Amino acid sequence: MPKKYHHGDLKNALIQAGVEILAKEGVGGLSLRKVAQRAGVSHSAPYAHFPDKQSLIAAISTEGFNQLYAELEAAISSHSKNPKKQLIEGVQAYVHFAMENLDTFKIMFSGVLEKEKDYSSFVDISSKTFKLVVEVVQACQNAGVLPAAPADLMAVSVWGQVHGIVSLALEGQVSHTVLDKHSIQDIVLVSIEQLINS
Amino acid sequence: MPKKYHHGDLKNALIQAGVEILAKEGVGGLSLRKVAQRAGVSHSAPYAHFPDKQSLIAAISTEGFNQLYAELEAAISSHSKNPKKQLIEGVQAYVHFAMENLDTFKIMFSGVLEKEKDYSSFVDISSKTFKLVVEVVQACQNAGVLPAAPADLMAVSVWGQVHGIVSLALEGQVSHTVLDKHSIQDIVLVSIEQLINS
DNA sequence: ACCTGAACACCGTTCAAGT
DNA sequence: ACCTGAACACCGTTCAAGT
Repeated sequence: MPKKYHHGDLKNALIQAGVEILAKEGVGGLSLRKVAQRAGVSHSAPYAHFPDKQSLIAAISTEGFNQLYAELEAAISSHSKNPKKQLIEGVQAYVHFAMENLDTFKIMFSGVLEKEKDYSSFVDISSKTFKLVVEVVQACQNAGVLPAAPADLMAVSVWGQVHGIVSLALEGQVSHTVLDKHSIQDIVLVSIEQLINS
Repeated sequence: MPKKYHHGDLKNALIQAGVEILAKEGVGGLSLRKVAQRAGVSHSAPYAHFPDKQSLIAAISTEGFNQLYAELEAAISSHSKNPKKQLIEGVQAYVHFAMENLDTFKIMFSGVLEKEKDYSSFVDISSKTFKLVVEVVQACQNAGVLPAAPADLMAVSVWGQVHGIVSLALEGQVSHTVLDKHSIQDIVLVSIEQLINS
């Protein structure tokens, strides 16, 4: 790992430091001053690269979406001839990302970022991700795996299904009567298959 | 509205003040010191009633769940002979609550509360709410409206579906190609009907 | 162009003291 | 029992100054 800031790429070093603090101390422990310290600069140095804390959070979220997109892409392109498998593997990848990057996932989706539309690269990657979901849904519809509704609406439905269960689980809102018997992965898959069998 | 703190029920006055600040300034604007000021007491007075900020947040979330439960209950008991209508009206009530109490909803579900299991009244009302969902799901299953799977699993599926779409919409993650044509209410209903027709 | 250090307003939390 | 005010460590942000 070549970390050569000091006189190098401080902007990315700050993002990386943020991700690490997030993983180690959670959303509540993320402060600009700690990020600066971890990157080895003074507490006001970040302001040369980000206008405020929200912008750093936007950059971290954008980074998270880039990674999520890459993992979804990888899962999907491994099964290009089998739409149903693409859907299932994509869902697995989504759940896996959420569980492996818990606090990054939280910061991406939990309303900490307040004016997301102001950050164009965030908007870009998040709508690119949405389009990826639409593509898989469309392929599934063409293969008769998902019902024939408008693909974007169906994409919201599928993504919402997965995202909702994952979110409720992370919030501790899924009853232990369910969690004792099934993993989150299983619960999500069972639910998705309900959308498929129709 | 009889507000008679000063020498009265400060604990509830603080919760109420918190809800108001949440509605007015959002999650980011909620501070203990502002809550105290709005309730007309010194900044350290809250510590006589809540051990820390997390506890106040837990109390506000609990209050939110109580209200959500009441509204779900009302929607459901209006149609006690028609399970499908109970489901649909319950879903509407959930979406309505989220949109009318945006920041309370966020605080209830967005990971701001960190050790939710430590707050027994929060756990009580949230599991009571889950049981309500299970009941409606079970009634639907008995009426052949929802497929015959374990009711608690099915409840997670249904709740997750609704919660996920609402969450994505509040996060600005639902594509404008969808939102231009449909209200959130409609999107959720279309998705739920997909679970019903199977 | 990029970074530092002092400064300011704000925050959560503690604690001795007041009633 | 409940509340106040001073104090402490921490935070986001600004700005004059350094290289």
